[in-house]
Amino acid sequence: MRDVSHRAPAGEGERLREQLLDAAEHQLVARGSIAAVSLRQVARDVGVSATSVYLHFSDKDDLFIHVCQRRFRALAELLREARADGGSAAEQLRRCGVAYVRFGLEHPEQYQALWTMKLEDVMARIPTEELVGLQTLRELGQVVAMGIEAGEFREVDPFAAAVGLWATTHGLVSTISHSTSAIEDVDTDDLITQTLDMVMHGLHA
Amino acid sequence: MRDVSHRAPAGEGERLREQLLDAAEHQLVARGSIAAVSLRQVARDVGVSATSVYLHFSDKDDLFIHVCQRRFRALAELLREARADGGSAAEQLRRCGVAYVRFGLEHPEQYQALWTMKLEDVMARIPTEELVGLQTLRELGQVVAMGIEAGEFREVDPFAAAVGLWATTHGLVSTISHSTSAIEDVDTDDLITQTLDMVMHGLHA
DNA sequence: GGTGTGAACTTGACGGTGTTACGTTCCCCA
DNA sequence: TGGGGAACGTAACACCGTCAAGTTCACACC
Repeated sequence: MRDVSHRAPAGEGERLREQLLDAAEHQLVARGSIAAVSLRQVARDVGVSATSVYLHFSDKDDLFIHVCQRRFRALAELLREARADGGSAAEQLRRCGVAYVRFGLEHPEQYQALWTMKLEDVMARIPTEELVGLQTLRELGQVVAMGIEAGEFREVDPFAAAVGLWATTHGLVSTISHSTSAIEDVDTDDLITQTLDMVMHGLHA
Repeated sequence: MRDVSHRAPAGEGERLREQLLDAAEHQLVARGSIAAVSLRQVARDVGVSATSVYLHFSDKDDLFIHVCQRRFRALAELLREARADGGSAAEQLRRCGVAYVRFGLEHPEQYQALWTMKLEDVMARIPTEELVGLQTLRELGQVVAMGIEAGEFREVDPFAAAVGLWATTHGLVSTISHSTSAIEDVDTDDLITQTLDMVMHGLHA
């Protein structure tokens, strides 16, 4: 709730912007999807009229895209750490994979929300260099290329392999956080480990 | 459009039900997501009042769940064929994977629509034995188990491996149909082939 | 110290939405 | 020749996202 008797002085509209992002994220987590939360409720939570949202965001989608983007900035840092710890290309990839899946599972609503929007809509509002997914893709491609150069990996298209790895980790996040009731008798950590094993060493004997 | 002057005689309400499913699917494909299509528009397309939808479906979600389910019945058949063609467990898995991904990419709206709903909501309306995803999972698990018994695969938890395979193929569908603009310089078929290669033989040299 | 500018926020309305309670038509069987 | 019941319609409710046009008021400047 905000103090209605005093409006923010000029230049401090940023504060409302942050409050809206907070309230919107809170509602998103509580209700589970963007469709299930209304702009009006978010504004009500902050103690402001619904139309005030439009002073800071161009529309409802814009608000929630920035909610997710704010969360996803932490992921970029996690992935950088996962790589920085060094070791072989395989070790780096595995740590990145685990970090990515963990992050997705820790913030399922934000993760799913971004993935249910069209990428072009997201790209229209977030500068390309801040899109974590695309960063990830490029960096993964580099690690794979390193691994190939080092003779560690088979000679595959590094970028395609990166996309494949991304698809696998994304698939894990999506499947686990969507189908819990269908796979409740398999341990999540085991599933992640085994799937990454499969990707790295293959299912074959 | 339907003939307004004559309503369907008793016992032929099924016809309207099919028309509603047709119109709803058409709108879903046209607009890209369930949220973007309104019940009222679907009813308008068929030439019927909005409330008539409730004679055949319990609510909006119910309508679209059945739209997707109707499509997905074909997938069950495709997967059965993919297995029936025989060969090694690896060959069966690969054919299933390709069929699954192909199907998802051929019906992206229906595929995404089902994956954006909560599984428990879907399970509440569709009998478990008709849920293609769960069928797939069980059958994949069997194939993996066969492969292990035959000494073809490493000794892993068959069900967990099946979930991992499912996650991978789902990740491919999701990533490709969602992020086309980000990966437009990698051929889709190559991506599928290479990712399935990765899962079967591993990225390692 | 008055004043005008512009940032911050509100009011009220428009055209939509999903859903419900209730009313109507009219086929078909007894 | 009724009457029951399936197949639909009407009207309304409480919301929704969004826009045009206000209103308030901190603060820089004369």
